[in-house]
Amino acid sequence: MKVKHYVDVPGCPVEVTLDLIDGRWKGVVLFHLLDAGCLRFNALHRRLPGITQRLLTKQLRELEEAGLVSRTVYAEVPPRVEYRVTEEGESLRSIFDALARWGEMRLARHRAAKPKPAGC
Amino acid sequence: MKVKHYVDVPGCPVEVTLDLIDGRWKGVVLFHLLDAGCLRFNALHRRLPGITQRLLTKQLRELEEAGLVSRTVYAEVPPRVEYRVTEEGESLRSIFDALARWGEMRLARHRAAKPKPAGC
DNA sequence: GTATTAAGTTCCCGAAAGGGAACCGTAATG
DNA sequence: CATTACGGTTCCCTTTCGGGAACTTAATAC
Repeated sequence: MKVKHYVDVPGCPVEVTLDLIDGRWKGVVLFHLLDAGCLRFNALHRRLPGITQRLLTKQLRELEEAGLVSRTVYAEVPPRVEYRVTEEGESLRSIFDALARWGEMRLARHRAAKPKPAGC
Repeated sequence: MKVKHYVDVPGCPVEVTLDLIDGRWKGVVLFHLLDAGCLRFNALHRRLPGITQRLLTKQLRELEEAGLVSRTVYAEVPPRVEYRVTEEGESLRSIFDALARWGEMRLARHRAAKPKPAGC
């Protein structure tokens, strides 16, 4: 989600899709939301070892802006914010399944001099 | 293809796959190689308006290192170098098809205040 | 002897992404 | 009064990505 420099090079449909899930984290965030259905900020954070709050916020905002994730704030204290995939985000599920299957095959294929494939 | 910082966070299979095709160009390069079967450097270059030689070289080397693309050099002058997808790269075809289909659906859905979806 | 060609490489730069650490506001809890 | 909890924000820094332009190499054609 960037529309970066290619304002004049709108790009093929493949680019359109990849743009939405590229970067270090967006794919994984979506994967977890698809998996869990609905997650609060810290619950998601716990599933993503290594990401900082700053980045997680950023990714979620971008996914929200792209229309793939919805953000619901409950006026409580302490705050409660729930994230879930939108209908359009849900439509990515089969793609993520395909990506995951392919990744598993690749890990299996290259199971030599590779670290262990830890949980997601 | 980076193995970046996550030497100790091997990542889920989704990450494995996305890592191989992320960035501004890798996806498109693979797309064209899958489309054409075999392309010489400059032929590929012509299909990618905007990329510089430097970057195209870089992307191809990374794809080659990842085992998705093969590079055949013919000892001629002027040089001839042919790129084609490997068997493993070929196995990504269905994923690219899925990405393209989803991207088209998205473009169709968001056909408002959007530039025209030009050819890839 | 000059130009051309294919497939790069080198250098150098600016922009963007990624990341660490501290800080914030409110309410309940001890 | 201090602490905890949640969901962030701010500041600042480093790394990576993307890109422009010039240079290279060796054979062949003019």
